[in-house]
Amino acid sequence: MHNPHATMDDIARECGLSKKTVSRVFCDSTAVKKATRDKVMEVAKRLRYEVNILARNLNQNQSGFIGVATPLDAMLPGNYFAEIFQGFRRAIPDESGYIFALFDTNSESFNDGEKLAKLYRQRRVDGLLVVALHTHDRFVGTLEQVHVPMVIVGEKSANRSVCSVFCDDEFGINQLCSYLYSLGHRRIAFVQGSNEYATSLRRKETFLQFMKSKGLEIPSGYIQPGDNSPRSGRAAAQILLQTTPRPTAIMAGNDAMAIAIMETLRAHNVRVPEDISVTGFDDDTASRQCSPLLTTAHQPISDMGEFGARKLIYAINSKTLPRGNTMMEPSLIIRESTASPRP
Amino acid sequence: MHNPHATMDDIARECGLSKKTVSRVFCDSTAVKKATRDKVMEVAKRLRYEVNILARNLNQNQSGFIGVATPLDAMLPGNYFAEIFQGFRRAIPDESGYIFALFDTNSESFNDGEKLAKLYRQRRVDGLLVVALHTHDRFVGTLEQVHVPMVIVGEKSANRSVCSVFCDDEFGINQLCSYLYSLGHRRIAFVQGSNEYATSLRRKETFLQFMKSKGLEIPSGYIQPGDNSPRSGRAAAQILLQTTPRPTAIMAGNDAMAIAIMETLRAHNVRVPEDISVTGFDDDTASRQCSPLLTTAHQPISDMGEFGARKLIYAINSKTLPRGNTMMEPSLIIRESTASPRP
DNA sequence: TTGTAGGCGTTATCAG
DNA sequence: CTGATAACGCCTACAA
Repeated sequence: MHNPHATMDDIARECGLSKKTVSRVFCDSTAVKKATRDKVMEVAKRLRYEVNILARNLNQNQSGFIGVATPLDAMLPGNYFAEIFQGFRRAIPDESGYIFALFDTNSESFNDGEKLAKLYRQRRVDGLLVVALHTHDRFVGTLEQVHVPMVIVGEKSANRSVCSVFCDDEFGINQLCSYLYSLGHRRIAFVQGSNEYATSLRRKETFLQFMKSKGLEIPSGYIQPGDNSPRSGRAAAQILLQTTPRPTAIMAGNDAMAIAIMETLRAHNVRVPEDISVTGFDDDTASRQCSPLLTTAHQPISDMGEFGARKLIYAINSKTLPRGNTMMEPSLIIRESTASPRP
Repeated sequence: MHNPHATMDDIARECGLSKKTVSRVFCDSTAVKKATRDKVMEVAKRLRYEVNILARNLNQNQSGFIGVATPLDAMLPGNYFAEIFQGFRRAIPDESGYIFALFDTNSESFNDGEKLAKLYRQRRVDGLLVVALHTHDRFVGTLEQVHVPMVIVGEKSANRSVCSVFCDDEFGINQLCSYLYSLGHRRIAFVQGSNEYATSLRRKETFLQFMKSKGLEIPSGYIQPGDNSPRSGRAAAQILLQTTPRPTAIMAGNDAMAIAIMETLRAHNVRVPEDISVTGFDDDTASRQCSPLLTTAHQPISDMGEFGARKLIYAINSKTLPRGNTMMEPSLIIRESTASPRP
């Protein structure tokens, strides 16, 4: 369908040089006479030559690809993945020569890790960045045995020896709780994120512990299930509106649900924050654009991505496995959606 | 850092067979005696052998990667890319053996196409799916010369000979316009999408033509700039609220802006659709979750993705270049955000 | 500064 | 059905 790609042989022949000299030019390594180099470059340009990465990779036993594994359905829409990925790209920019390959951990038979392990054994990827690990994912165990350089971003790995970078959920939730408490709230409801992420559970647990530590009761119906989607936020809000006693504050496991909750409340003529305060978690872009602006916990998402990717690249380059669990601290962002409860 | 991967040689030696026979087993092609095959498989399993894709690819001169090029900053957040990508995956599932590699066309020096062309010449990708082509992107021209198998999804390619799959914007806008017109609207404002996409301009142009064809005036200020973001929708709404005469309907170039417009109107105690009707474009998931539900034009986004990806794969397999421009028809989705204007 | 020989792990060709 | 030999295009080691 088109001229076969030119090879080093073609250039060498054309220049009356050996293959190796041409090779040297493109590794821009060891010394080559300037005249020779120029000539090679000129011919290369004319022939539209590019190094055949396939051959180079075979020779060097590396693929030049970094695998990014995540449940695509849940992660692609919204901002979370986009921000993490921005972080990845800061750590591994185009100039690095690495390319990102996208894998869907939701895909059938992916979560046992066998497929990802295979990708590594096949040398399709040099390392793996795992985003938003599912609690039911089995692959961490599998992958560990394969010794894939791997970093989990956004979730704490159950297995200590697997490298992960995540956010201190407990700290964030405690900050939000304390803030609401200091405003005078005592009847606080909680809308939980998806059961599929350990993070969601940790946030809820922390909330429960806080309430307990303050000796506060949690009326039945105050803990609502959810799945991080606006839809589930709306559903929870509908129920909470009819719960007696009505809560004076609602904490949501993430911003998307919090925003949906605010909209639902407003649609029922319940004012935020005058009648009910609402908080989120993540500090998603949307939390800075909704009305009222959302009080939330800022998660340094893209920094987590960047840090994780740096660890991975470092490990790959040094032919070691990435190590250590890094917890990044969220910060309380007070905006307009919270106020003291009405007397 | 770990045992070197086993190779076919290892297996051949262990089995007392030749490399080629082992190879045959893994190509599951030509006949191999069952006993031989079983033995090979058993040893392979024991040695945790996986075919070295690097070597296979070199031999077959293919990378097994499909490049997906898109302006990541704009496309990753939200639903549009996610839906297109779903379509890609329907056409090119995991079982196909292909993997998606992600490229950012926003990245410096990417939009002239040189970098993408290079990726192909380097054989890092076997083909390219381009999502959301920028008007300022120069790369189509460059890539055409390289004879990269390439399909543009979501935008009409300026160059006829480049394959593209896109939505019939004119049809969609005309449907929306006609519907509003039939409801009795005469003072219709338009909030334009980002200048960076030809689609946005085409939608606006179609609107202008419709108005002209009906002999309707367009008061100054009725055409508002925007960039597809909620933020720009809000800004436009603020201005339109103060424009006299006030429009009875506002058409937005996409759903995200339309939803932001509705929220802004409501925040100013202007009811939708009683006081002002609002329409979107795309039929994004959000348009089915906002309140009131948004009247819009449904774009078969994931189908566009699937169709485009099928064309690409077919071309790659048949060693041809994908051809033809396919226009998919949007459909009018009437929901709650539109009504007859008040007398 | 340049060239030669050999290997990376797979597959194709053509015998046997 | 199986095997020897040569390719794929690059790079490293060692000479010259």
